[in-house]
Amino acid sequence: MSRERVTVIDIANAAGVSKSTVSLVLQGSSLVNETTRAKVNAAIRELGYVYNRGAANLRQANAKSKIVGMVVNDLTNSFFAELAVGIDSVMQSAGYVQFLANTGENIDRQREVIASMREHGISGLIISPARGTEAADFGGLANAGIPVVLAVRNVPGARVSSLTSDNHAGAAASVAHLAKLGHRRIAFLGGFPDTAVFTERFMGYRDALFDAGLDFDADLAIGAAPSRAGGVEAIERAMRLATPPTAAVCFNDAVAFGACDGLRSRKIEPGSEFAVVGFDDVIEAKTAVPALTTVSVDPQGMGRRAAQLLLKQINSGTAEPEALVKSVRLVVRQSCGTGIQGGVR
Amino acid sequence: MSRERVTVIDIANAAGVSKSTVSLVLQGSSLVNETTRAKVNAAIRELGYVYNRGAANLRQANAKSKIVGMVVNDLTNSFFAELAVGIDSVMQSAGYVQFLANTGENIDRQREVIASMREHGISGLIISPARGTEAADFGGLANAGIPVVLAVRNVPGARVSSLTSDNHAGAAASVAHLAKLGHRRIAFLGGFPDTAVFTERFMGYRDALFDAGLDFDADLAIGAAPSRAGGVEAIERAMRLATPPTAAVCFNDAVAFGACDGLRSRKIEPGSEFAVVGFDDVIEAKTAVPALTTVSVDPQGMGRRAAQLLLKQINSGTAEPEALVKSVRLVVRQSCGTGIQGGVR
DNA sequence: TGACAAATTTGGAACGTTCCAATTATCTCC
DNA sequence: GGAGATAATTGGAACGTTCCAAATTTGTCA
Repeated sequence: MSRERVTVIDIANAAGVSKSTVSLVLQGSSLVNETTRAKVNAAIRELGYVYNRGAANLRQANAKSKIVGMVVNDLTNSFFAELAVGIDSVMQSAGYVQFLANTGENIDRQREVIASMREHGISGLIISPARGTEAADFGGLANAGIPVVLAVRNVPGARVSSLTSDNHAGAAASVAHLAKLGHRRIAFLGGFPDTAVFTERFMGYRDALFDAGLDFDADLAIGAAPSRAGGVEAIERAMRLATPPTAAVCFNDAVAFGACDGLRSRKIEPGSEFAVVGFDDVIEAKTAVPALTTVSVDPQGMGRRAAQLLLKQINSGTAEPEALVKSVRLVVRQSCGTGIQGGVR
Repeated sequence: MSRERVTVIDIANAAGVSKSTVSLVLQGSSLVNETTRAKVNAAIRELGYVYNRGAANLRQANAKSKIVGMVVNDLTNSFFAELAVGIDSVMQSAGYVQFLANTGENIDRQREVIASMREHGISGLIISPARGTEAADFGGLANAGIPVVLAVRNVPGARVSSLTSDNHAGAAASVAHLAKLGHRRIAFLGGFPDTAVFTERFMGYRDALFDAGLDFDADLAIGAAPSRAGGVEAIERAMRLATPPTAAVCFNDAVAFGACDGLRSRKIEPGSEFAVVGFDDVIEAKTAVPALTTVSVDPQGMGRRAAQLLLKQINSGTAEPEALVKSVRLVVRQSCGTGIQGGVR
C-alpha cells in the first residue's frame, strides 16, 4: 500500500534527465525543450508523482507558501459559514489552500490555532476574532510580516487590516425606515454590549432615534444572546413592558427570527401587527414567512473582499494596514409591515 | 518588518548549545538536562522562534504531518457547517490543523482541491463528496496509503471508509409516526433522485408506507431542490393535487421549513392543520415556530465521529476500510401535530 | 569548417529540521 | 582517585525541492 514516495529524482531517472530539468518542467519554465518536457511529463504521470510543496517552500525561504489561515468565532452561525465560503472561493481561484479553525469564542483555542497555523507556514490570516481578542494576539504575525485581515469584528489598537460593515449606518437606516412608517416606540433587541459590532449598531439606533425626533428609552434596549433563543427571550421582556414597543430593530437576523417566534406564540403576527427588522440578511431571510426586512451585509461578498484584501497584502509585501468599511443596504420585505396606521387592526 | 527567520541554529547560538540539543528540547525529550532546557526555552521566547513544521516533516519522511483535509459539498448548508465544527473540535484537540475546501458540488473543483491538499501533505481526508464523485477520485490517496473517510454521502465502489446516517430507518420512522397519528396521504417532498441519500430516504418512506398498510402514490413524491425554496415549490405542487396530502415527510429540514412557509402563504397552519416532518435536526429546528418534528442526525456528533475514525486510521497505519452507519432518532415536536382527528378544525 | 552565440541541461549547495553514532561530562562505588 | 557506567551533548548526513553558476549541445554565419 503505502509505497515509497516518488521524488523528482525518480522522475529524472525515468525520463533520463537531471533533477534540475524536472524542476524546471514543474515550474513551467520556457527554458526547457518541448520534447524533453513531454518526456518528463510522461514520467510524472507514469510514476504518479506528487509535488512536495513543503520541500519546495523550505528551499525558497523568501517566497511565500500558498496557504492562508482562516479563523472564525462561530461557524455554526450561517453568517460566518457564508463568509468562509466567500473567502474560500477567492482563495481557491488564486491557487491557495486554507486552514480553517473554529474558535467558538474561546480565546485560548484561538491563540493555539493561530500558533499552530503559523508553525505550518501560513502566509496570511483572515480572522473574525473571538470576543476579548487583544491587539497583542496578532503581535507575532505582524512582527513576522504576515498580513492579517480582521473580518466583521475589529480589535481596537491592532496594527492590522480590517474589513467591517457599516453597522452604524445599517441600524440607523432601519430606525429611519420604521420612524417613517409611523412607529414611535422602537426597541433594540439582542446582542452583547461588549463587542464593537454591538456598540456600532446600538449607536446607529440611538443616533437615528434622535434624528427622527424620538426619545431614547433605556427600557427598550434589551440585551440577549445573539441567537434565535435570545430573540425569543428579548421580545418576551419587551412585550411585558407597561407600554410595549410596536417595532423592533434586532441585533441580527437570528434574533429577529426569534422575535417573530416569540410574537407568534403571543398571537401577535409579525409584519402586520408588529414590525421586525433584522441585520445581516442571511439566506433564509428572503424565504421566511413573513420575509424579513433586514440590513444586507452580503457575507459571501464580504468574504470575497476580505480574501482579495489579504491577497493584495501578501503580494505587495508591504503590510500597510488598511481599514475598509463595507457599505450596507436596507432590504425592505414584509416583516416591517407597511405602516402603523394600516398595521394595527 | 519581515525580519530574517529565526531558526533552531539561532537558538542554539543564543543558548550556547548545539542545534541537536535545541531539537531535543523542542521534542520534549527527557535526555536533556533541566538547566539546559530552561536556557533553551528562554532563548526561544527571547528570539520569538517559530517551529517550522514543514522542515521537520521533510526530515521524518516516514512520519505523518499533523494536517488533515476536509472537503464539503456545500458549506452554506448549516448541516455541513455543523459537521465541519464537529470535525474541527476533535482535530484541534488531537493537535491537528485542517484544510477546508468547499466544492459547491463542482467535481472539477473537488479534484483540484484534493490534489492541492495532497501536495501540501495531508495525512488524511474527510470528504462529503460532490454529486457525481467516482471511486477513482480517491485512487491516488488510497494508493499512497492516505486514509479517506466519506461522510454523509457514500460513493459506490470506493475502497475507503464511510460514515453515513441511517437514512432508511429515519424516513421510515417518520412515516410510521404520521401513520399512527392517522394520516393516510403522506407526501415525500424535495431532494434530487440521483444521490444515495435520496434513494435511501425515499426507500425508507416507501417501505414504511407498505408496512403501515398504505398505498404508494407516485403523485405524492415530489422532487425539488433540497433547499428552503425547493420546499416552497414542492408543497405548492402537492397542494394543487386533486386530493392533496395531509402530511409530508421532507427530504431535509430546509425543505421542511420551506414547506411550512408555503403552507402559511396558503393560510394553512403547519402543525395543527398539516403535519410536516423534516430530516437532519438542524439547530433552528428546535426554536422554529412550530418547532420542527425531524429526524435527528446530530451533524456535530457525526463530524466528531468521522474525525475519530480518521484519526484511528491514520494512527493504525492499516487503511482497512470501515463502513459505519450512524443511527438516527425521530424527535417529535409541534410541526407534526397531535393526530389528524384533533388537527383538522 | 571554425568560431561564436544561443539554447538547453546539469551538479552541487542550500533551506530548517531530525536522527544516528559518537563524543564528552558527570556520577557512583570501592 | 580511578574505572566503569550513565547522563548529556554534539556534528554531520539526510529529507525533496530550488537556485546558481557552469557545462554541454545546437544553431548560425562568414
